[in-house]
Amino acid sequence: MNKKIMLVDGNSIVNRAFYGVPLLTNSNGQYTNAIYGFFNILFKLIDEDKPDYLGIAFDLKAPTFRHIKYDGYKGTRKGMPDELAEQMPALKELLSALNIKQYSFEGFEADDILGTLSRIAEENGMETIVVSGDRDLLQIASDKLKVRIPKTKGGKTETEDYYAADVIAKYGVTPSEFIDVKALMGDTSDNIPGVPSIGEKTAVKIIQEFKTVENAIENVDNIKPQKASKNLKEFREQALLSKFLATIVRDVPVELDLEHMPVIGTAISDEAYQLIKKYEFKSMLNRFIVNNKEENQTSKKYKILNSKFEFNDYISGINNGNEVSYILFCENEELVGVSIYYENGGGVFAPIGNEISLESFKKMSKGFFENGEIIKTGHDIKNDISLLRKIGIELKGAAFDTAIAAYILNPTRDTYYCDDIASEFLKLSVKSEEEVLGKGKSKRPLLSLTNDELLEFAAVQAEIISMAKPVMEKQIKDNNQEKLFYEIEMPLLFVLSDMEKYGIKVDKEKLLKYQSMLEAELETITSEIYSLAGEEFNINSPKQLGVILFEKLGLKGSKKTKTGYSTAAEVLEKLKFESPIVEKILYFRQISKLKSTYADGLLNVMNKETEKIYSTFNQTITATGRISSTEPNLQNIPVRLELGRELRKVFIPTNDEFVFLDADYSQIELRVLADMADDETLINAFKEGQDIHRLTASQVLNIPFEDVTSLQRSNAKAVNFGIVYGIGAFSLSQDLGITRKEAEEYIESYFHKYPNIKIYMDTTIKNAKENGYVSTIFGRRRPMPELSSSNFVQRSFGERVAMNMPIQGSAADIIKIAMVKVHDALIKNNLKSRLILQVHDELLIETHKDEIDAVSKLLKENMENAVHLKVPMVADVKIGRSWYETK
DNA sequence: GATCTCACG
DNA sequence: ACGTACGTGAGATCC
Repeated sequence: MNKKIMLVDGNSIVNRAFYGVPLLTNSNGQYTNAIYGFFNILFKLIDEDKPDYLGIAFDLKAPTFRHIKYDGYKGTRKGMPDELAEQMPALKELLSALNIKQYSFEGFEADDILGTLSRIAEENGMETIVVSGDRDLLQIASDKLKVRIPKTKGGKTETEDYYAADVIAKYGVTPSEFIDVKALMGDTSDNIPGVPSIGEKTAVKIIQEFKTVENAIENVDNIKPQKASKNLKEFREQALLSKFLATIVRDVPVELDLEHMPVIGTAISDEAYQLIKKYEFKSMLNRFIVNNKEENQTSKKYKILNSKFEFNDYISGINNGNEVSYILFCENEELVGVSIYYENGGGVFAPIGNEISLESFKKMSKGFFENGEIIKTGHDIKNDISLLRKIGIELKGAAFDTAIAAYILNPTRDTYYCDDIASEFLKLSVKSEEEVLGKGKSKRPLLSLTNDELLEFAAVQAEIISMAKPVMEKQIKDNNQEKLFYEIEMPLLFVLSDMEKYGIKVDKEKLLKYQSMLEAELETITSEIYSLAGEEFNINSPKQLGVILFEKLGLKGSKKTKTGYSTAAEVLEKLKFESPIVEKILYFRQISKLKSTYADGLLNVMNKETEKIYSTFNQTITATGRISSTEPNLQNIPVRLELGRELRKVFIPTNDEFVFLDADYSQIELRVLADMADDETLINAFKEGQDIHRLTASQVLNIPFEDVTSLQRSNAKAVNFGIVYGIGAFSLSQDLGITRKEAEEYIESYFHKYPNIKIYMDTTIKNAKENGYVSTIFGRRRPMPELSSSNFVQRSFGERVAMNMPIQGSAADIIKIAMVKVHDALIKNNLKSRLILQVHDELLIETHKDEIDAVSKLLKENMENAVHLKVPMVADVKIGRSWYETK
C-alpha cells in the first residue's frame, strides 16, 4: 500500500481554532483556546485519515518574496490579536515535545512549503493530504492529493474535502485555473488587487472560456461583458501581478524529511505530558498511555449496583442536604438504568429491568426523588419529570439543570449531551452514546454493555454533571446571567413540563371531517392538473414539476436552486398569468400541505384515549432564546389564510366547563427595539398608543399621519420588519416589489428619521465584534464568530444576526418571564385554569368558566408587567370556545 | 441524509 | 462584485 502523508498549514488552522473556540484559559490565566482547538482539529483528521507521516508548516515573521514584489501584499491584514499571539510559542513548544515535525522557510509562506512538500510526496507516489483553513490551497488539489478544509462549529469539527474533481464540481474550474480566477477577482483578505469590476462570477466565466489570464489578455477584445474587457485591458499588469501573488510556489528549496515526521502515537514524552497537564487539556491525555496512576483509574471509582440490596443501601444512604447528581437512562420511553453521584457516596450505576425491577426501583427511589430536601443536579430535568411521572414518582428538589446551563452559556450548539458538557466545561473526553451504542438500526441496548463499559459510559455521566456544575455556576456568575438562569430558565422548565403534561384537546370528529374534505379537494385538483399537463406525474416532486412547467409547457423559469428549477411559491406566483396550471399547482400545494402536515400529522400524534395532543417544548434549541415545539409543532398552526385557519377550530378546551383565553403581545419586538435603541420618536409613539406602521410611513415619506394610504402603511410595515431582521436594500426591494434604489432610499430616510436606531445598530455590531457575542436585555448571549469571517457573505450574515438577536431574544426573555409569573399565579390562587401553549408572543390558557375574569386580569397584568421598559408592554386578551375563535 | 417547500412568529 | 432578510419544524422526494 502506498504511504500516506498529512501536511498541515499551521497558521491557518490555528487561526480557525482561535476564532472557533471560545477564549479559554487555564487556571494560571494563560489563553489556551487556539492550542486546544488546533489539536482537536489535528486529532480528528489524524483519526480519520490515519496518515503514516505528519508535518506542519508555519509562516515566519520575515517578509516573503511576495511582499518584496508587491509591498501592498497582505497590507489590509491586521496583526494577530494578543490573545492568539501569546499562544503561538506555546503551541510550537508542545508540537516539538510531541515530536511533530515543523517546517518554515525564510522568504516563503507556509502555503509554498506545503505546495513543495506535497509535490515531492506526490512524485514519490504517496497519498497526500493537505490541511488548510484557506481555500487558496485548492489550486494544488489533484487525483492523488486531497485538500481538507476544517471548520469548528459549536464545538464540533467538520471538514470540506477536495480532490481535483471536487474543485471542478464546486467551482467550475480546475485547480490550476483556480489561480487564474483569483488573479482576476482578487482577494481582499490578502490584498491581492485583481481586476476592478470582475468578481467571482465573471472571473469564472472568463477562465472557463480562456483557461488562463495570459490567454484572456491576448483575446481581451472577445471578453464579455464590455466593462470586464475594458478593465482587463487597462489593468493587465495588475492581473498578471495578482496571478504571480496568488500562485503557490512548489519548488522552495526545502527537503521532505520523512524520517523525522512521525505521527503522534499513544506514548508521549514526559515533557509533553507535563505541558499538556500545564494547559489542562485533560481530554488530550486520554489519547495517550500515561505512566501515571492518577490518570488511569477512571472506571475504578464507580460501582455497579446489581441487586436490590445494593441499590437500596446506596440510595437510602443519601441524606437531606446532600447535593446529588443523577442521570436517567431510557430506551423506548422505558427506564433502563440510573447513575447517581454524590461526594460521600461516590458514583454508581444501577440497571433497571432485571434484578431491580421497575416496580422495585420505584419503591426504593421514590423517597430519594420526591425528597425536596435533597438538592439535585440533573441533565434535561423536564424529560426526567415525565419519565418518573410515568412510574408514579413526582420529582422534587431539582435545582440545577446542566443542559439548560450549557445552553445559556452557549445557545449555538447542536447538541447538549453529557459528552458535550464534559468536553466543553471539563475538557474531558468521554465516550458519546453513539460511540458506545451505535446509532440507527444497529444501535445496541444499554444493558448489553459489559460492566466495565457501563461504568465508563453510564456511571461517569452523573459525576460529569456534578463536576460541571461549579464550572457552569462560575461562568454564569461571571457573565451576569444569574437572574436569567435561576429566575427565568430554571423555573420555566417546570412551566413547560406542566404544559406538556396538560396537552391540548382536539375535536376529533371535526379533524376527521377536515381531513376528508382536503382529501376530496386534492383528488379533484390533481386530475385537473393532470389534464392541463397532458400527463400524470408526481406534483409533489419539484423535479418532475419543473420538467412539466419549464420544459413541457415552456414557462420561463428562473433557475434558482442547486439541483434545478425552483418551483417555490414566489416563483410560481409570478407565472400565474402564463398558464392556468400554475394557480392550480399553488392550490394543490396549499391543500397538500394542510392535509399531510396538519390533518394527517395531528391525527397521528393525537392520544387516542384522551383525544389530546401533547407537544414537546424544547428549551435548548434556538440561538436566540425562543422555545421551540416538536412532535407536533404547535407553533406553526396555520392562521394567515382562511382555509388553513379553519384548522384552529379543532383545538378546543377539555370540556364544557372551560374556554380559551388567548393573549398576545402587541408589537413586542418593535417595543424592545424602541427601548434598547432609546429612540425618542418610537418611545413616544408607543407611550401614546399610536399606530406604529402608519407613523413609520408618515415619517419616512414625510407626509401627514392622516394622509398615509393603506399601501404606504403596509410598505412601512415591511420596513419595520426589515429593521428587526437586520435590513438589506435588496431583500426589502424584493419584498415590496420596488427597485433596489428605492429600497435604499426608504432605508436611508428611515435612519434619518430614527437616528438612534442607526446608532444602536452600528454600536451593536461594533460591540459584537469586540466582545465576540451579542446579548439581550436580560443578559442572554449568542456567540458571534461569523463577524470575524473574511467571507463577505458570512460576515454580512453575522451582522444581520447581531442586529436581530438582541431584539428577538429580549422578546423571548420577556414572554418567558410572563409565563413563569402566569403559571405561578394560577397555582398560587388555586385556579383550575392552565397555561397550555406559547407561540412566541402569544399565550393560550385553558380557562375555567368561573375564572374568566380573574384569569383575564391575571394574564394581562402579568404579561404587561413582566418587565418595565421605557415603553409600555401591551397584551390583548381574547376569549373563544376554540383556538379559532380567539382572534 | 440532503434538498426543497412551506407553515408559524 | 458579492447574495440577502431573523428564528424555527415537518413532510415529501430522491440519491
